[in-house]
Amino acid sequence: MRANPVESPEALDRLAGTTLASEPFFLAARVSGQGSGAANRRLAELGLKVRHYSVLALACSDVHPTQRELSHYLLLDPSQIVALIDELQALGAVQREPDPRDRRSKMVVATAAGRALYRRAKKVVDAASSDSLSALTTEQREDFLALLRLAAFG
Amino acid sequence: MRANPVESPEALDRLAGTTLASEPFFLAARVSGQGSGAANRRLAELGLKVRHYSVLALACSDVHPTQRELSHYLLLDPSQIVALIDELQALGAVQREPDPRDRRSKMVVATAAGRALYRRAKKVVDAASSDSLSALTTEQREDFLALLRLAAFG
DNA sequence: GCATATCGTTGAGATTGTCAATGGTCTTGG
DNA sequence: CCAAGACCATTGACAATCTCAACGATATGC
Repeated sequence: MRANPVESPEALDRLAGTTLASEPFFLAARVSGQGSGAANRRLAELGLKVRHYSVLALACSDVHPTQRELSHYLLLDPSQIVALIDELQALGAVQREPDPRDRRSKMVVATAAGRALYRRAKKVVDAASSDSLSALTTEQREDFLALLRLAAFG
Repeated sequence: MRANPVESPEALDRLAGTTLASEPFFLAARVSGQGSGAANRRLAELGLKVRHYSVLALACSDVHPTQRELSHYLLLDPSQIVALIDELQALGAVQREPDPRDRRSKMVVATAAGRALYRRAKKVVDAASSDSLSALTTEQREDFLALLRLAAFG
């Protein structure tokens, strides 16, 4: 998630053949870092970061996630979810609603404004992912997504 | 990179079908987070983190990377590379050597002790990656690696 | 009912990320 | 050759993020 110093290609060529380049966790970190870096830069104009975007996306879904579920899903500490939701709530994008099944937990749901914001944000995020993956063909992207899903869950 | 709260599966099942689960950057972040989390936990017994491991791996290669190259490759700020190498140097694992081509930059090379440490570290990291990817067949892992490489560079 | 576990929240402390400034070195144009 | 500008490692300051312990409120199992 750096400021993108134009990524000098010489260094990459020299290093891309090392054994480290065969470690999935390292490659995943690079993909993730570049991807969310690009997404963050574009989301800045909406006053969001990928963290907010992720929460907003789930709040817009029909599953009405609990804060604890967001924590597990996004691999973030519950206290960070609190702060994130406070911010999104201050933007009028989401609300906390009581969970009918458990009065300890709160469901996070998007407001109409939140859903509108999400639609705009999704466009810039999709654009960012798209040119993060410009080296892959359409078919490769589908394979990649399927394998990522398998690796991410499962 | 959390403490691994046993990842309650119910939440994942409910949320894995949302549109967010189709965003490559999000999936990559999850894979990366889980993978380096697991690796970090195992590397702790060697007094290392994945950051150190990554630097050490490159220092053990035959490319003799420059600190600036490490910075580009690992997506870390140059100042963080300084700290990382200070620590590895304090462990006697790496050395800074003058770059014959450019006296401004310094090459980072592993010592014999550093290479021995790397071999031990690589075992635990490989074990961690292996069970991070336990949901993939051997063939799928190869495809996944190839696609990751393409996405990470390219 | 009681003991124990979970949920959201708060707060503190450590780690990491980001950025500006500096001295030393390279490179380029004149 | 020289001067201007760029690049490298380093330092230091600050912001963002992570990690953890504690708390009141609620749930669950005995």
